[in-house]
Amino acid sequence: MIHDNLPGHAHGAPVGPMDGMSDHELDTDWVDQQIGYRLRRASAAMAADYAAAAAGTGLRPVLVSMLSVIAANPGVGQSELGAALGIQRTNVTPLTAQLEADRLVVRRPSRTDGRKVELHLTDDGVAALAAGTQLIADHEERMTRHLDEPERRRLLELLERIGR
Amino acid sequence: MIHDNLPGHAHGAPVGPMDGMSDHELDTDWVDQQIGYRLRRASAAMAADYAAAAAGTGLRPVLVSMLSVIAANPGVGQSELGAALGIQRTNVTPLTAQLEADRLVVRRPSRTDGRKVELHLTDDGVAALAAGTQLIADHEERMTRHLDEPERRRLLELLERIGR
DNA sequence: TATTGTTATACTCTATAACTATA
DNA sequence: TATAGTTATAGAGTATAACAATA
Repeated sequence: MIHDNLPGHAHGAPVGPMDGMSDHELDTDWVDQQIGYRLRRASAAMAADYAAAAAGTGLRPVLVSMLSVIAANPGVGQSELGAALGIQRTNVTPLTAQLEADRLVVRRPSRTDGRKVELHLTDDGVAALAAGTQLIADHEERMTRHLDEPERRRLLELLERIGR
Repeated sequence: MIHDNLPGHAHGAPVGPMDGMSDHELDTDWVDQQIGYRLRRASAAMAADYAAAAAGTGLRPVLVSMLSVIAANPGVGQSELGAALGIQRTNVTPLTAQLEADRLVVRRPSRTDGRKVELHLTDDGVAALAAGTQLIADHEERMTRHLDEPERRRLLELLERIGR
């Protein structure tokens, strides 16, 4: 009886609309129970908050994450960097070019491998990373202000276990 | 001492690389501790898995979610629908147009409000929703197979509390 | 042959501004 | 004046294919 599982055909204990969202009185029970949907919504809310806080700085999340990995791994190559952050090589290229154009990163040809360029932060890059780190710390604090520290860690742990 | 909080300057108990991700040996401790980063990675992993499963069907997640809300709320308007799902009116228009072009939804002018169009599923729309529901159920099961049911509910609950 | 980096390209998602028609 | 829907457009994010240089 496949239709028992369909949206609009409530069955079992009705969970009701999730606390605090009026949604103009619409029934959204089905999507509200999906991890994928909730992930997208939460991720979008995070992105909007960060964008508002970082407006005008040019410090997009992906750029700050790249700066942080380069800082922790001086001389890292673009492919390595991309693999670590889940960004394809082909997309790392223009991102790195922007960091270089903004004088936050220098690209140095490797002496041991002629194909590779090694990435390092400039002094401006270190300063930009400090600014980005503060932006993100404040942003994370705002968005998780209704979670205590164990809950925050629990959320991180559960997110790590998605899909593996 | 602001630099104490900077990536590349480990402090406190080192958490180490998260279990199971080799990352080519790179240090990514800083981003690994961020909710925003983990949300983006988890959301991307979910999107990739669903896209592979739904390839060729045209049943994008946003379209299935729209079908589900229309099914549960027959006659819903486009603005209401968008508000319920976090999609702007301006972006609902082309999505609805596609559902209509695919004969999954009909748009009927409201008799009580000349500005409004009321959305209803066609028989094909009901069938497409059934197919999409199954795709998403299987997809959610795959991606959360390492979580038990209490953990799954706990994750949903924590995600709801982000940013509010 | 495989890997690093590049270019070109395209599609999705999201956002703003400006418009219409109705209320 | 506010709301429902539309059009046009632009920016990010992400994807594939094809290529050059090097290993």
